[in-house]
Amino acid sequence: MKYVTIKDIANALGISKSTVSRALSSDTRNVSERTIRRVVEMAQKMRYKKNEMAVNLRSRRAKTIGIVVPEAVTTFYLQFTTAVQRILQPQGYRIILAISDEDFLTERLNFESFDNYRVDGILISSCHHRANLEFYKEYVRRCTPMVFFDRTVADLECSSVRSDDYHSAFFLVEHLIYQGYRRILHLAGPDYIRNTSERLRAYRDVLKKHGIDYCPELVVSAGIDEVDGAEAMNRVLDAGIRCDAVFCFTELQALGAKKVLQERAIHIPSEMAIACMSGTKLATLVHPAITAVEQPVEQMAKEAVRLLLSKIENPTAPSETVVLPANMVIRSSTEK
Amino acid sequence: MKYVTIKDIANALGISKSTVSRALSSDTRNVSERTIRRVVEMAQKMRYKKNEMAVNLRSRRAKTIGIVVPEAVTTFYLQFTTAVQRILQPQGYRIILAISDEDFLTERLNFESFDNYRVDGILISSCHHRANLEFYKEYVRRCTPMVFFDRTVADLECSSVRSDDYHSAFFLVEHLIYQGYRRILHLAGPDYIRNTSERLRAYRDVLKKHGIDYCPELVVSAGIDEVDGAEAMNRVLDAGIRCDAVFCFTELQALGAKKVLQERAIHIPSEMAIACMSGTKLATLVHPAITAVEQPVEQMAKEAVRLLLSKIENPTAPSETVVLPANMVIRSSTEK
DNA sequence: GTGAAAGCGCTAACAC
DNA sequence: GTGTTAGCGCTTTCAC
Repeated sequence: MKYVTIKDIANALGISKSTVSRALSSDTRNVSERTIRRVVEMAQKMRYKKNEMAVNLRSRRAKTIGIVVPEAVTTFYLQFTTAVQRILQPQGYRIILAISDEDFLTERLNFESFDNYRVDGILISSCHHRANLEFYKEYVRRCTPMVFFDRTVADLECSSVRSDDYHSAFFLVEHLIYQGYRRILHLAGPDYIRNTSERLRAYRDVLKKHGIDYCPELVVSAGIDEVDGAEAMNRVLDAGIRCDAVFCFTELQALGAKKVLQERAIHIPSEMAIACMSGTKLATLVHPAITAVEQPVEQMAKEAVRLLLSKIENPTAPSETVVLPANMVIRSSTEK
Repeated sequence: MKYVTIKDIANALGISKSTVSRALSSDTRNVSERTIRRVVEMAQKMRYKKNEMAVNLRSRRAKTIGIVVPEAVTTFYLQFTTAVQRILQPQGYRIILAISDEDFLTERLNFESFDNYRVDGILISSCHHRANLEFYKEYVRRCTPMVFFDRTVADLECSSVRSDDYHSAFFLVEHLIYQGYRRILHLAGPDYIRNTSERLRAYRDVLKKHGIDYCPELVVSAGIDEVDGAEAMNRVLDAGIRCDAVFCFTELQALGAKKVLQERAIHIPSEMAIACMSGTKLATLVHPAITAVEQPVEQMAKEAVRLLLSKIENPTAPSETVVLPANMVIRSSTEK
């Protein structure tokens, strides 16, 4: 487990450390061809591996990007991470991942840990749109290269990428209306996520546009995952609240709702339609009649990386906010 | 973006670096209470953050664990990663994640990158059970602390954790038989994954046990994800091969198969039953009649961490192979 | 073309 | 209790 160092190579060859170092970075102008060959061969023979910790310390760059994600229930953030890695790996960056588990204290610790590690930059999707606001402001002030994605934070002067929640939601709800549904239940997300309010706003605006009265009892706070969605759906049905379509905040909610409807022998999509905002392509796999709007994961990753790299290059550059149109593809649908 | 160092603190206080260092690690026996207080206060005031790169170089421990996973399509590996993080984070470890995308060259690069980083240990789920065999043997010989999980590798003297594919598959296929199904189609996994053969072996043994003839046409290689499963299912049906149940290698395959059956108006579970090995809980959400055996993710993570930590502590300790029973829970089922 | 020396930020002997 | 020194493994001036 003892690793070979350039010093070992230097000793073996009877030359100096610096020459070895130069040879290994193939600094052709300052080292003779012959020396380079000898060094490289010896390095191979001795199974030398450059210690990146040392390189990083010296260059004061970790060549590492930290990604902070709020949850690991859906594949959305994994897909995002994969996409980021595909772009950044060829450029020599490593990815550190931290999962906050929807807990803003964990999120804060994760973030601090990354900073202590002197990562070059941080991509973060926040688990709460306000809780760590002051905390982040401090980092923004100190020009830590960071970019928020997906779950962004309001009132923060920082680069961010998100998809256009408002228009996506608008599109989706309107689609239900065009199909003939009128009493649309909205399983809303938690208050602490910013996207929740955007989608709710769209929901209300669609109703207004089509002259449908807004019924408060048709908007219920329904958490984020499958169990939450199922519970909410049951609650609504038990309360005898009448509705003919469901617009869900997440696809997991949609799954939960679907399960409940099936258990209660309510047919989708004839008696009830389900539509949801989809982080991944999961939702429509689940039931062909669930209408969904997809998140543009790949593009989001691409933009986030672009913004981050520009911040890394110039930490004091002005921030930029990118709002991506969601993929307005009705993956599958059935008329009422 | 210039970080404060202990030297800065030392200068500000007119004391030496070492005292600062000692004070910050609250070495009460060698520093006076007063000094500690002064140092800590100053550190806070100056917003000092310990540079972990430097600490790591000095201690020659990165306090980092690398995780190499083959894919990011399902949530299984994310769940695993989350579980590992939950255990290791409190112990001061960071997690680096690398996704191989089912490519053994990428996998190799990822692995090497981790080694260059001098991570303390590596958890790996291999994308191919043979391709990198010699490569890994080299690392095993050099006593690099590593543990294989889920997709383990044969003929390698290295600690590993996997679930009991054979018995899980046996259980699942037998369950179908007890329900009255006889012509069971097996959507098999790719040859390059070791688990594939284990499950196929179980499949054949179950048939033998129940005196059912083995029909080669009922075993088709069906890749790994949803599209693969759908294609295979279509191929089988188009070929007019008769079957009354499907035993899938992955839940994504099951999703694909289910979709095809639905499109062709074949009713599940009356005309056809689907059973699959499930990495996550996704499958049964998809259709209540899909029978699944769950992977014990949490336990797998726990065991993998245990084995890895023991290797880190004593790299020359003998290897250990842990085979976990899968959760033999029929999450939901319907009689034929 | 090569070597000697300094230093990235930190800790741990070893003095006093 | 505190300071001095050396060194983790590497790169990069600066001499020659």
